[in-house]
Amino acid sequence: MSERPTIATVAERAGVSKSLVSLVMRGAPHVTDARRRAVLDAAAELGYRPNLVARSLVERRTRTLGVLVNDLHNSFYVEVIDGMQEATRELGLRTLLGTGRRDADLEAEVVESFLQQAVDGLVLLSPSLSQRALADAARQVPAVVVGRDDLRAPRCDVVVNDDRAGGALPVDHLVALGHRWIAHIAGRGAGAPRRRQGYEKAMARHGLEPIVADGDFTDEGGYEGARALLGAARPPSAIFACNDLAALGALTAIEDAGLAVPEDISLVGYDNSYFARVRHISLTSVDQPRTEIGRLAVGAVTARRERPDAPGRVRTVAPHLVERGSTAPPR
Amino acid sequence: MSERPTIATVAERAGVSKSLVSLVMRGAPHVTDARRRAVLDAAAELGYRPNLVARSLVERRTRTLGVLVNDLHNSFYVEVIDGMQEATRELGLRTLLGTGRRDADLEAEVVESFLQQAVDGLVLLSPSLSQRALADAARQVPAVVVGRDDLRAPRCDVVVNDDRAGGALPVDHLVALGHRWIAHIAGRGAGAPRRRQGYEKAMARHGLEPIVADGDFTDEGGYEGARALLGAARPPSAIFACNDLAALGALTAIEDAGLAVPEDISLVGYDNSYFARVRHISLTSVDQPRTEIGRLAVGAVTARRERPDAPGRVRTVAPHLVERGSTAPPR
DNA sequence: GTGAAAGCGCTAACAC
DNA sequence: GTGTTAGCGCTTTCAC
Repeated sequence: MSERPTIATVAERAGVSKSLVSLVMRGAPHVTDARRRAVLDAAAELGYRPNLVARSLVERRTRTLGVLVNDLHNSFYVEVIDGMQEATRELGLRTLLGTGRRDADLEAEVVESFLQQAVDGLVLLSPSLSQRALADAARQVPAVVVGRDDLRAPRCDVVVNDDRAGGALPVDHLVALGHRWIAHIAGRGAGAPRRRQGYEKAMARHGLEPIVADGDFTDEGGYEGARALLGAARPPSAIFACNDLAALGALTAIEDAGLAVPEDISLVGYDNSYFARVRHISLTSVDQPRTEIGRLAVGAVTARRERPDAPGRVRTVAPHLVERGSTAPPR
Repeated sequence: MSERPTIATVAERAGVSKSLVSLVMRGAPHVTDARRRAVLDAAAELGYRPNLVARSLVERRTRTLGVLVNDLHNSFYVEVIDGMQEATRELGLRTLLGTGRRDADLEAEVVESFLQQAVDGLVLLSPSLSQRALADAARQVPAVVVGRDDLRAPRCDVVVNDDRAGGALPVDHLVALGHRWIAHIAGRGAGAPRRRQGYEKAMARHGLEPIVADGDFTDEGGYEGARALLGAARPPSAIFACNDLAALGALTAIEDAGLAVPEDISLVGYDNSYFARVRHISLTSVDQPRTEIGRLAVGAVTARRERPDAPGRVRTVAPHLVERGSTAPPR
């Protein structure tokens, strides 16, 4: 590979000092046009490219945010990342992505790697990290946790969706359609309990009795949950699943039982994922404003740079319901 | 945030030289146990963390690979990334992820950013980059293109799936089931023409007449393609869609027409994506060995470090068919 | 406005 | 085995 030109190379070629080259490359204001041209020309001819590693070292900042994602396969996180990248782009920051397969030790390793790389901030998406590891990291660098409000540390901010409100939305929607026998397939972990609470409170508010089946965030879990519900003495006329994938599992169970959605049973998911939007599925679902979550996370990190010792702040975003073809008035 | 200790801090605390600290931190062999202990203890007490930015600068290598993904929402790429990260982990390398939304200019920007960050290698996943931009980049640093074999440059390697073979697999499978009237919904770009060629050749080999409908890589495209096929004088008994999403669109069209899969029509997708595996869909699909693709890409980059001027090499991986519930013998 | 000199935190080459 | 020295490519004082 060809040798990479340095500032010194450019300076010599242009017949100016290194510091002038440095200034010009960063678009400094008080340089005469003639010299600016000379520098720019020399740089172009040589194919000069500033070395960000050297710049980071001397500036003692990398302009980089470390982002820990536990699962890139989950498009939810990918859209949060989209929001973050929009925000970092505007701020002239870069993002460093790392994954930790929902494993606390692996995640700690990734965070450690981020710290060694001297990132300027840390964004942790629904981490499985221990409280201790989080606190350690937050002491080194501004950090924000997204999607979990049970994980707290000093000088660490939090961005969460209001899952309790989100859990109530499907109930209100279904009640408005005329349903009164509305079941919930519950999940485990990351927001699931709050979705369930929202569901239960909303049912109570409408004077209805909650029906909850066990499940999880997989299609298998949704399938089993729906089977249990459909096998009951009095099957529900509508099901609200803890997420879209579970809703898809429920859909399979419903069809296996010879029933149709939404004619026989209405179905609501959660996350408004890629799935939900596909026409074949067309699932009514609760949407969390993902890109906004991402933007808020970046905002939290950059704000903390200014005031490192500010108390940890929790930012909440509001979900909304996206109506599609899987809900209709009951028979 | 607390001040970050440096090697000098640790050296002073342990009462040794900076170079000794450096050696110990990198697990050097010839250090007395007593001194090693002293250094390690001092480092632990101070919470010392090597600064990778400084290390990269002096070593003149970052041990980092820049990976350009055009779409993180596509789980296909995410699994390729998984494969790359396994490989880089084993080699003690890190990956830097960047996205360029299938926009040539944006991609060029991302690559430029990678080069400024002085990555040791470049992996470009189905890039939309211009030939020129690719050649420029490949001159600076080892580069490999994944998923496109039409984009070539000197000193740039290629990893591709054998899409032509992949296009033949569904035909062979369907013919074995007894189908003879097998249609293809074609795509546009990135491998689609080769899949189609594979399909056409295989049909010819079996003495069958190809039936091709226009489509693309979206569910809408698949929907329209299938509608055209179903509206024909003699509708096919099996459809092979250019990818899983298009297959999903085709599924919708088939059901809209009052037909059932696989009873009335068999359906095959391509990519063996997340979708295909969901029970509700259970789609027979062509699988490209994604993690292997990722590993090969990393291998190509690291190999080229040794021999920068070796001629560009094309590595091909073989796809295979995953049979699921969407294919059956014809009526 | 421009240049010279110092130094970011680290590794490498060389003495001892 | 261990310490000393130089320097990676850049920005940042501080003179002029």
